[in-house]
Amino acid sequence: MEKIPPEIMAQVASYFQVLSEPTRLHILNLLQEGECNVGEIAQRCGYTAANISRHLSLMTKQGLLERRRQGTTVYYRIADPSVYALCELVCGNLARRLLQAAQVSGGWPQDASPMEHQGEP
Amino acid sequence: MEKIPPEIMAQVASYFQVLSEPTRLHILNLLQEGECNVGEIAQRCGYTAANISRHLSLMTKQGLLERRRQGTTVYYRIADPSVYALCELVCGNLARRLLQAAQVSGGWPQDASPMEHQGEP
DNA sequence: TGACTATTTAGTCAAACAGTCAAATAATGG
DNA sequence: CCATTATTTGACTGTTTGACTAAATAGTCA
Repeated sequence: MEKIPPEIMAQVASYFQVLSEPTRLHILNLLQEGECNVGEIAQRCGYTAANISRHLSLMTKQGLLERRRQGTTVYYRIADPSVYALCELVCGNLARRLLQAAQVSGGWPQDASPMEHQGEP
Repeated sequence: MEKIPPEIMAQVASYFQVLSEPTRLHILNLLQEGECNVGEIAQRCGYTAANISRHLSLMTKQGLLERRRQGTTVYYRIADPSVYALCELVCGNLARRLLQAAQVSGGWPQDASPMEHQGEP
């Protein structure tokens, strides 16, 4: 249907990879309320500032965040709000999947792995 | 705004992680044309069948694909077409970003790292 | 059953990554 | 300039991950 060049594929993969970390998603969630500095994000996430700074740097490099310096502190904010649309889409997929699994199987809301009973009698 | 439980965050991260690999994106792209068996996917991707089988297994476990066995060969197909919406959203983000960078800076279409000259007077 | 094919799994290796602490850098105020 | 505070970066560590080969499993057919 469409031959997609490998560099584009790699770019898209990189973008998704930025979103594939709970800590980074946590940061994005915090920043939904508005811009925030490194120290506070670190404190609220429960990690060291060094660690959070790395995550922020990565997300900025990927175009998700923007930096603003004021005095000695650095504030980060969302650069492209459409990431939230992505997250909601994924949440929707997951919810649909869980619902479906619950209907079919019985109803453990947690720890889904409905892959075993497929075609083995 | 919204306190999101960490397990949900981890689930979403896992979902994104599945999409964070060029090889897996390649597979998804192939499967857009219709279902396909392991060997052919492997051949078309240029990897070993063992490797591709692992990727397919992971994607199936995450709910992106479905399996169908016919004789000794196993066919995989898309379980949830909304992944393509996700990919297109990301492509849109990337394109917008590249355009913007090209306008501001000069116009290398490759190897973007427009992070140096931002706002420090 | 045994040969044959297709897929999956086990075991291994090297590269990438998240996390830490400590040192380096940047901005401000005495 | 020196001290202070906030952020970034360097060096290191344990874990994860994508790839491979080789062995195991599953299904078909003579």
